[in-house]
Amino acid sequence: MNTLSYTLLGLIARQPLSGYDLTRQMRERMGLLWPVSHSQIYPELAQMEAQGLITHEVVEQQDRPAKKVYRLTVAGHLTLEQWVTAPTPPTSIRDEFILKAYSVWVADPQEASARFREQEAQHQEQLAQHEQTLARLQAQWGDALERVNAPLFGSAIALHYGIGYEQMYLAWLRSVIAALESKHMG
Amino acid sequence: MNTLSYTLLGLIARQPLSGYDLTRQMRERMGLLWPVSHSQIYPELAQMEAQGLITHEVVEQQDRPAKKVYRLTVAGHLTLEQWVTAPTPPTSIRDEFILKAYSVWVADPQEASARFREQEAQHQEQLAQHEQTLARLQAQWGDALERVNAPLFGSAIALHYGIGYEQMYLAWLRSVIAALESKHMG
DNA sequence: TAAGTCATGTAAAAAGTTACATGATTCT
DNA sequence: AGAATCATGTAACTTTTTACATGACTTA
Repeated sequence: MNTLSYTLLGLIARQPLSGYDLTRQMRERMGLLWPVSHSQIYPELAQMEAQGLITHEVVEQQDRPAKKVYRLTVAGHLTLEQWVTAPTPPTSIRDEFILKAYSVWVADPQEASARFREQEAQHQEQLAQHEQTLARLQAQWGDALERVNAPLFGSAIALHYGIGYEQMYLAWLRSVIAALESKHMG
Repeated sequence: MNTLSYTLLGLIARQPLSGYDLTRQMRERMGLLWPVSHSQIYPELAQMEAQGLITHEVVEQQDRPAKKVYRLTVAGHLTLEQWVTAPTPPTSIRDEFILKAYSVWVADPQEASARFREQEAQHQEQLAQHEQTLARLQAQWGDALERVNAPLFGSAIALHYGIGYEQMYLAWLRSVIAALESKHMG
């Protein structure tokens, strides 16, 4: 059992999904959180099924190829629950750009600040997207987002994290840009 | 060339270091940013030397075992500079705890909030440590931290990021704790 | 003398990325 | 007819983690 398999359990717990659906959801919803490609997903699903955490049923479709739809077993649900309520060791940041920032002193400040501005644009874009997604959820569900036992609660708090993260990142980028640009001018 | 090798270049650029020194610095300074173990460092150094980015000199010591001290070549310095000033693609968050938060709805809210409080303690601790490190640097170096061409500038902005990150994380944890605890009571 | 730090490596396994591969169906 | 989407896999490679391995010297 690794983090990927728990993530897949978490998605399947919300609704039965095929490998293809999971690939799409991992890209669209979890892309920023835990990116994976389908080549990792299919073998993982086979292994999880062998462990009795999920089962699949082949669903024929008239207009598309047949698909394997996975759902959780009782053991799968318990495993997910245990993972969620188990202590989590400290995580590392592993952000290549922060690593570059640590060595930014070797570079020309003007070139560096151009890269910071690039990042600013990326994070601004990401922030706007998160805010839009949250607004959409709030418009559609309102107070239902606060029901701690509903999947939407998880979606909402993850989105809140994403928004806080992007805001923090932007504030930091801007403070560094100010420092870089005041210095190479003065 | 991978992220690890650039990180090592970034450390050696500040001062000549042995594999052991690098292991220690990676653990102590970069531990939160880019964790690695010595088993990854030694082969990487050999490869970087074969590529002409670094050279080593064996330094005998009277009281300890001899060590190989690495320093950058001109090519190594250029490579580092190019990496720093190259565009950085968007990074993912890859934080297991946020992944758990996404599935927190399957868990008992009280158990969940206990885990959130655990994280709160961890991040509080980390924040305090960063703040202390920054205060120490500021006390010792003052305005020198703003010289964009000095290594300390890199250290300072990385620390500022760390502090902003931990503050953001704490604020988020507390908001979720409030939601979890108001709900399972009301 | 035993534990701890300094010092440097190799081996094996797990996780993640990129490329290869196939085939049905739909839309333009 | 060709491109795009749906659907599922395998293979090769890189990166990361964990375990194995050795030896000098220091401190309690």
